[in-house]
Amino acid sequence: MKLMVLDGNSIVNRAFYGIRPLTTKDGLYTNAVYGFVTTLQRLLEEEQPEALCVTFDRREPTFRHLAYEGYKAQRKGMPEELAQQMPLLKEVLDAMDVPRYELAGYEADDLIGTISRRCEGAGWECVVVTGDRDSLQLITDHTKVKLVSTRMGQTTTKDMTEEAFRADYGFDPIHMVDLKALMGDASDNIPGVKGIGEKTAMALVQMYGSVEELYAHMPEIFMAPDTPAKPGVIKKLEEGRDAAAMSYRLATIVTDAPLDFVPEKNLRRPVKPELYPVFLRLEFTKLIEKMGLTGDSAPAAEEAETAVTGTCESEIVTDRSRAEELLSLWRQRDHVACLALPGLEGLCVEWGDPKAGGRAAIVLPGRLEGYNDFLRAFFSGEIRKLSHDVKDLTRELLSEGFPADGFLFDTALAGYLLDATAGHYDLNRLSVSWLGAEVPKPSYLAEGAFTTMGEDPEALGAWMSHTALIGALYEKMAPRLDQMGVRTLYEQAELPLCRVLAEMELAGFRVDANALQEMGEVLTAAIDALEQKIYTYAGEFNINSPKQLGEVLFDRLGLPAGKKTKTGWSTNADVLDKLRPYHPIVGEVLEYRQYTKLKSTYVDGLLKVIGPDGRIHTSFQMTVTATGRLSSTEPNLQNIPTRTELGSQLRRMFVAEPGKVLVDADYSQIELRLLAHISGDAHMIEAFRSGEDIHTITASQVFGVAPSDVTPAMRRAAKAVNFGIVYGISAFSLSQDIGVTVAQAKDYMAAYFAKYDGVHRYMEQVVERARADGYVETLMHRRRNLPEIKSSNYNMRSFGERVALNMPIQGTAADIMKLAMVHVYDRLQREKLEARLIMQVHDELIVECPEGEVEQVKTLLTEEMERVMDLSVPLTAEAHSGRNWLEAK
DNA sequence: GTTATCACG
DNA sequence: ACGTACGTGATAACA
Repeated sequence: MKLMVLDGNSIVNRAFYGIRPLTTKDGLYTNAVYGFVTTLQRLLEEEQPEALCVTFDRREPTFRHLAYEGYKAQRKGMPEELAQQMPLLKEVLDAMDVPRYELAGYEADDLIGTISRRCEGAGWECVVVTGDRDSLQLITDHTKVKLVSTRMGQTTTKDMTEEAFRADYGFDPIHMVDLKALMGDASDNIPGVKGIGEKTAMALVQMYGSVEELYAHMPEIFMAPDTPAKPGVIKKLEEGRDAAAMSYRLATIVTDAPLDFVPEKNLRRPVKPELYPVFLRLEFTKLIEKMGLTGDSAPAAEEAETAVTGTCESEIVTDRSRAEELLSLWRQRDHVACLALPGLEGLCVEWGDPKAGGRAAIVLPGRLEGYNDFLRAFFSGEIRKLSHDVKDLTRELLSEGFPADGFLFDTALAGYLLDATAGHYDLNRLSVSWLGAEVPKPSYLAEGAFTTMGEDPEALGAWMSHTALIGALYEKMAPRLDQMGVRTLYEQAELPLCRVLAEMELAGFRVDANALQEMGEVLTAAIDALEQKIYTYAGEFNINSPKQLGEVLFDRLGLPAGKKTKTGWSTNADVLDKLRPYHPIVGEVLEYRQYTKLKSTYVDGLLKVIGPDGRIHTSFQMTVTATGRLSSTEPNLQNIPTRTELGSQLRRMFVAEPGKVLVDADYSQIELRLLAHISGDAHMIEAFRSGEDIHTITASQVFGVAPSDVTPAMRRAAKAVNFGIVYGISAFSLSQDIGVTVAQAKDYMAAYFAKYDGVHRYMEQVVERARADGYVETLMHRRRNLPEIKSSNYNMRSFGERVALNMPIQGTAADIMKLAMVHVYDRLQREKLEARLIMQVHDELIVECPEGEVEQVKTLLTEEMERVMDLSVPLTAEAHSGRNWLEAK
């Protein structure tokens, strides 16, 4: 039999500090509980113990340490964000029916010690799980310790058995106490012997085993030939005799605490039904799914109750006249909710008052005569619709030649605006976090489900309740959007953008496949040549493997490494660039990297996704970024090379169709202009109003020289500072970026802030405000929650502060661009141009149009882009045209 | 599935 | 003393 005992405080602490802060939508911190539960799941999987329990500390001082006043007296209190999770964790453990042990006067360690000995006494195996090395003293042939560490959200464990311990420490586990007695433990307030550190203590214990033995042999220590005890050490040991004795007592874990514990009472039991509502409250959707939790015992909100349990009446529409009847009924309603199957294989519509019991109609193709007429009518502007993922539905509708008008609300988009860092916005998640209820699995989406749809009540029920959910979510979410002040952004930018993006995706970007193919062949030849050259220096190996490359460069060729590491030597471009002078292979590798990147990601990657129409159709993601930007996937067309000569040749492959041209318009310095506007800094505003090059002006102002005397190096530094400010700068990073000393970078920043004191003030204010509010927002009130900013972890908090500086700027630029896209789209329609928007790259728009429309389109683009928002500095856009992307830029 | 690298704004 | 810029996505290697 095997029992696993967890050091609750240790695990929860590690989870808290190792996992980025998570909160529910109401701001309840959950990261420590989440980390604890996932760690526990993994451990159970790994160890498969028959019994399980958890121990906790009490706050009071413990008997073991009463003798020593300093002990943990100044132990730092838990940060509030962790403290509030402790009761939650205990609730979760109770719901999982895992016994917890705590005992006044004893530390978790002591309870673990006691438990492990009782297990051994009963002939059981014991597995101790902790992050604390103290417990290693408990290791025996029946007790092993799993050391847990959580870093960057990843939990790793190391199994410490007697053998593993000996291999690491060179002595038996029991002598861990002796080690602590000598070296002490700052985190545990064990003083140890003054002046004895880890190295000496290790050597002494390895040689003499125990402290007792050591002191017993004190005189002879002088004599031993290889003694680690140099004369100074002897003196320290003699002076520290009492401290060592006391430290020994402090470090000794109690194994006979008066604990009411028998191993058999900890046999694993199934989780209780209470776990489900607790997880719902914590919004642990992933875990609910993984652990297969269900339950109708959830105290679901009233709206959800109706939506989920499907008290709505339903019907399957197969009759044309009934369909007509419904259409005219829906035209009278304020709105209806709808959810279509992919490929328009079916449509579910829900209407009526969800509280009074809604009604749902399901229309399946093939079952209804005149299905297309029905869809045409339904997706006209005459029926106001709520739906989910409107952009995707719009694209499907348009591609089949149906209208796609009258969308009033998109629950996915609303979810994103309400919490841009939530990550996923499927209906189940939204339901859990907004209505506190789970919904059935979307069985209607299963392969081939629609063919049996009429006969599968479960799939129909799931589909219906999801549709009904959209209505319930609308009721909850719309008022919140108003409260947050994002209704305008939602209605003027996000929602109408669905149509714009759907059309852009459908339009695609024409690519010259032949030229791309040719470029690929040129690259292949170059890559082969480089490969051979590299092999002549170092023999054959996989150059694409950072691991192998590192071995070749640093071990075999002996280049000065130590630059960076994480799981080996770093071989990134920054590191390699500095190694260039040492060996010709370095330059070849860099070139090889550049070529293979272009070949695999761009040439091969793009060739793979050219459609039968000769065009590439990207997907724009509207609910991914934390700042409000779009992203582009399958393929990503927002990262086509431009910075290097060779890379930018790829842009030649992106062309207009014959007879047409591309018009490319981009905002000039939009983020810095927004910094000037938002901060209200007089000098920066003045700089932009002057219309001169901003980096030159900055350089002239920061370095105190006339603009005509600004050298390229000065401009480069100023540019780096300007960018750095937008990202939430540190002197170190700035120095790395522009290759100067940290001190020099500091000087630059000081000079910058002295001149642009408004920017400095803004930076302080926005962080302070973020700390008070727990979020930051753009000019249009797009919000990003920032639980990190209250973190007690320096790195996390710093990250939060940088985000606080950056998000309002990057996010406002995103707001502006989204508005501009909608305006451009509308005006292209209004002016009845053939021109079509085909691409957006954050501050750049691309339109494809007949040659004759070029001038009109250029004017239209710059006007609409510049008019979007009135700032205290000019918002300027520039347009160019050409046959391909490179020419038009 | 994660990690390292590198492409973009 | 720490560890170091904001926001993305695709690829190849490796566990």
